Amino acid sequence: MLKSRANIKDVARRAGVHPSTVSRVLNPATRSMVSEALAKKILRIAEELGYRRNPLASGLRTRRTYTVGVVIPDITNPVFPPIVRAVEHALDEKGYIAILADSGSKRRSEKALIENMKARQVDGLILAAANRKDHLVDSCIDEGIPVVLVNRSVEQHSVSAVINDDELGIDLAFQHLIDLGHREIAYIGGPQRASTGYTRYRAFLRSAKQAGVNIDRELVINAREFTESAGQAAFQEIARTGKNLSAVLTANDLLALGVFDALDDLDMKCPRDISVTGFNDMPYVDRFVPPLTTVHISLEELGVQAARLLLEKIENPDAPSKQLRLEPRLIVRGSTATLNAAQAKSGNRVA
Amino acid sequence: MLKSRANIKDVARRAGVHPSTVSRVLNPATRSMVSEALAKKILRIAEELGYRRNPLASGLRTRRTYTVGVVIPDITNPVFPPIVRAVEHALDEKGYIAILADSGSKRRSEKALIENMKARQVDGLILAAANRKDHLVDSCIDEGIPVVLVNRSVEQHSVSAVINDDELGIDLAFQHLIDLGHREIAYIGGPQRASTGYTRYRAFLRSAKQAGVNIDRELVINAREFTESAGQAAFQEIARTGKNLSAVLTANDLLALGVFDALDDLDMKCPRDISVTGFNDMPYVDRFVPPLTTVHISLEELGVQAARLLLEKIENPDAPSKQLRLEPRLIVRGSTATLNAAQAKSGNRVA
DNA sequence: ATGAAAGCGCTAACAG
DNA sequence: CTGTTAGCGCTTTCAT
Repeated sequence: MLKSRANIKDVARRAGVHPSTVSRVLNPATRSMVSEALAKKILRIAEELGYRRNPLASGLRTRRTYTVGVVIPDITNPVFPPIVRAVEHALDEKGYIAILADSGSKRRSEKALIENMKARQVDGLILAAANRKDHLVDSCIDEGIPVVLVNRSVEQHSVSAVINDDELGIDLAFQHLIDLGHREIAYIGGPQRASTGYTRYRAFLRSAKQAGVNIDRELVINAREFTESAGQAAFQEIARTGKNLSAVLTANDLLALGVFDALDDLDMKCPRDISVTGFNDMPYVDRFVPPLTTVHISLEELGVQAARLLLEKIENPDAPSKQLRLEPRLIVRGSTATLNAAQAKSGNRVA
Repeated sequence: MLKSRANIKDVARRAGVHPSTVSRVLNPATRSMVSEALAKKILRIAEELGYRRNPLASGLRTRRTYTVGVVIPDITNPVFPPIVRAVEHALDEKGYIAILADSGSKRRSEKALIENMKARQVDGLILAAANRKDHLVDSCIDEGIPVVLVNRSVEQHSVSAVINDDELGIDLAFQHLIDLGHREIAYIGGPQRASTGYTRYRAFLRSAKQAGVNIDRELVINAREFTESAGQAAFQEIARTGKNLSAVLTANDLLALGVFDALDDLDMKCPRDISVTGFNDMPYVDRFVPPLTTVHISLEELGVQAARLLLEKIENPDAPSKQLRLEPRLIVRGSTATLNAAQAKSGNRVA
């Protein structure tokens, strides 16, 4: 095995100059300090020797590693890959690289993960798994390390984030159900510790109130997780009440999928017996049986903007934090239908 | 903003010892060199000061960064997230962290990505995007950097890899179609530059031969990419031949999805008019219309084993490379059905 | 068992 | 414009 790689000293020796001169040439910001002829020569030699800068060494010196940590709750949830990809590409364009960590939704390991990333001197963090009150986020802010939240935000206002207009999203879905004639509407939300879970829940209540629709509180459940099985369990619980309902609005596509499962178990058909809406428009929900009516958000945009905000923050740590709120839109597919005569007349008990 | 973090010198000063002593204590391998009492004291002080080792600095010295590069073609392809997650968790257990890069299937950037990772002194590489002949892989091997391939392998035999038994997988799918009575079977494969594309194609031909089934070569197409749109285009091309067929075996679930799309366009129904099989059993294919009959492979196992192999290789670079071949199994769902009378009698021209 | 000294590869302040 | 010097934080001989 040959000597691993040419370093700055090798280049300097070969060019008959001091290492620092080479360093200056190799760094675009300081290149102009060196005479053009010499710079060219050094560049050529560096090229010949296959020189690559060692970011560990330069990072040790400059405290800039061109590395950012990306923490997501579960890469296996189809919402996240497009976000991750967009983040990564945006970072790549600026010479940054992403350390990815899937926290597995476990709080404990998340702390360790972030610690690890900080130890590795990441220049900033993109967090997709933040809680509404999050001391992990707080501690990052306190330490002055640039942080951007995606998808979820925190209550504390001074942290950069790019999120969706959840109120609007829920309202769109709700109005759609109303327009189809539904009045007995159930809601399955997500964990209240997440801003998304909380905001969507509040938004649902508000939409109902504004529309003058009375919501039976027994038909409103906030699941503990944004997962299919949690959605399934929630709908089963709703079914057990024996109450009438003709539609269920969910705060997340996976929850909606869970409702599909529960409907299957109960031998009910969507949308014939129950209309269902989701949230996120995650990949492939258009292919499900039935195709899911849902609130579309631009996952790519979420990722791109998060990366952009973070890079800004890294360049200029003292600039004020920014919150971006992306506008969602409703995508109507096959899982919602007009309230039919049978449902309206006889009531539609789910038990 | 306070001084960022205690370093070894701070701990040493506080403990009234030399930094090297602290270093010895903090490193499990050298801890025994220090008297137990002193070690305990130093540990306590380190704890108090919130000391974290700076992996950049130690990596610079030891040439071990506890970082591995993971390159995948497209994180947005549902096959990869479970692999990535498994890799990442397995690495995490041993204190390693993953740098993730999505090569976007673009060869050019892939080279740059790997260069970047090498420059960052990764301890090893997990590659899911290798070509059958891959000078990128070759060059890594030449440089002596530990590499493990997942899912795809290369022709050169001396590189560690964990892949699937593609021959078996294809044969399972083929036999299934035969058992259902199909004889006019089309094949849509993947790019031949990928080992998966190549092996599955050869396997299809072999299975047909062994079964004594004559395959019309016009019904055999290898798509340029493992994508939905490539699958759609391929089936359209097959349809244009006007030949009879009752089933299509695809080398990948996304290709199968594309066939679904094409069937839609042609107003044909799966499985009524055409049976379709996929490969990979990627997440959610059980929910499609119709649920896809496909060859299941354990994505998690692929990831776990790849990480294990890489770690082994990092610990012991001179150990011989290992190839692991995981056994797939067939999952029969709704996209395949027995050849029906109508198809058998009249022929089933797709045009 | 502990300390001293050197150096991983790079950059930045200071000279000249 | 270029060279000198020092040091980022850590580990690892080599002494003692």
